Amino acid sequence: METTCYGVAMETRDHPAGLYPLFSALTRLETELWDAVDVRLRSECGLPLGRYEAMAVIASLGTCRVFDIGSALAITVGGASKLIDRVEAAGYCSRSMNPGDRRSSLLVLTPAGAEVLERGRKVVEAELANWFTPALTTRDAGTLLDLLTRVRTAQRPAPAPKAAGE
Amino acid sequence: METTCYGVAMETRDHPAGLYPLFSALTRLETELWDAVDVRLRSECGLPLGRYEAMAVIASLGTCRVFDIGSALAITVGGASKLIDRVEAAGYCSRSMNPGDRRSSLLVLTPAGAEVLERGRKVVEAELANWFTPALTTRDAGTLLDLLTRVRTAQRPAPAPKAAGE
DNA sequence: AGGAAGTAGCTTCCATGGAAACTACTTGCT
DNA sequence: AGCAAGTAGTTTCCATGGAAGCTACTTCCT
Repeated sequence: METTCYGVAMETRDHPAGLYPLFSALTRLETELWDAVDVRLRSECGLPLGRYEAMAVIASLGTCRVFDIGSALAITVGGASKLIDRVEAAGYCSRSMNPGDRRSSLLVLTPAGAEVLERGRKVVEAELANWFTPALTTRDAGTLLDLLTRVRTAQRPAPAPKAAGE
Repeated sequence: METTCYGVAMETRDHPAGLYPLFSALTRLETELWDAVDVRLRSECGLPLGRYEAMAVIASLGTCRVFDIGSALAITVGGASKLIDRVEAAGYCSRSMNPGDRRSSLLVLTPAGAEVLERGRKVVEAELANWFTPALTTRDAGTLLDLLTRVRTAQRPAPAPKAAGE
């Protein structure tokens, strides 16, 4: 296999170029893909992708706390709080008092939120198909998901292993 | 294969759950990995990862323009200009007049910049190894790089295909 | 009961990146 | 030559997210 990074050829057989090309490919694809989906979602539903994802979390959990949004999206609680502020300001979700724990509030999608989310889902799937379908077979997509998931799950159990070769 | 998204089980055999779980896995891994590398690079080299990447582009191209930074990192020229402002303010690169085209300037790493970049490279590789080595074989890492690259390159030729299923 | 710790989340301040307008230079057409 | 287009970069304004400090509530231990 032969790959490039910044247009410079870098072999990958063993690890002569290290893992940076992999990191770079991951980061760049994520940026480009995020931007493409975000643009379509904004133009067709008036909804930035960040808010869409927060709403998708609420929908998939039925109801949840701000903390759950942060965990699911890998952002801090502070960031999640502000994200929910924006979704709420747009009228797409509401915070209601949590009778079981008065420190937190329960998030619920409004009817308008559920409706926009459903329209958004179609747009997101269409744009993702645009990217993945021409390049990957269904089987490839499954392999990719598996590899990404393995890297994430391998890391979560070990909180902060202090680096190997140092 | 069986995967989850936000803790909710979502099958993946054909596409009952669509491509969103794949997008989500990609985005979350990128966020977590970026943050982990960024934290180590800041604490051990005083260098944010964004600036490190800009410097890596300059180093790999020998010398380049602001535009090239934007292309390589998949950010806009405006963003790249400000990024280079920060790298320059830190004393790690300099803009010199481009005799061939006075609209642009040529970016070069300063000796201090080259030195920090080299130290940073070791830190980045160590942290990436932390993430990838336990989870993936060398062969897996090659497959992952290949899949990511295929998705990116499949998209670039077609500038903006107006979405299929709409 | 009552106080120490822990947890949820909000807020302020800061860093980063996009969009678009603007400047400066270059290219191409006549 | 001389002007219209195009290109490189910078700047301004805005949106987003992290870090850390603060409040409020809950838990746990005695």
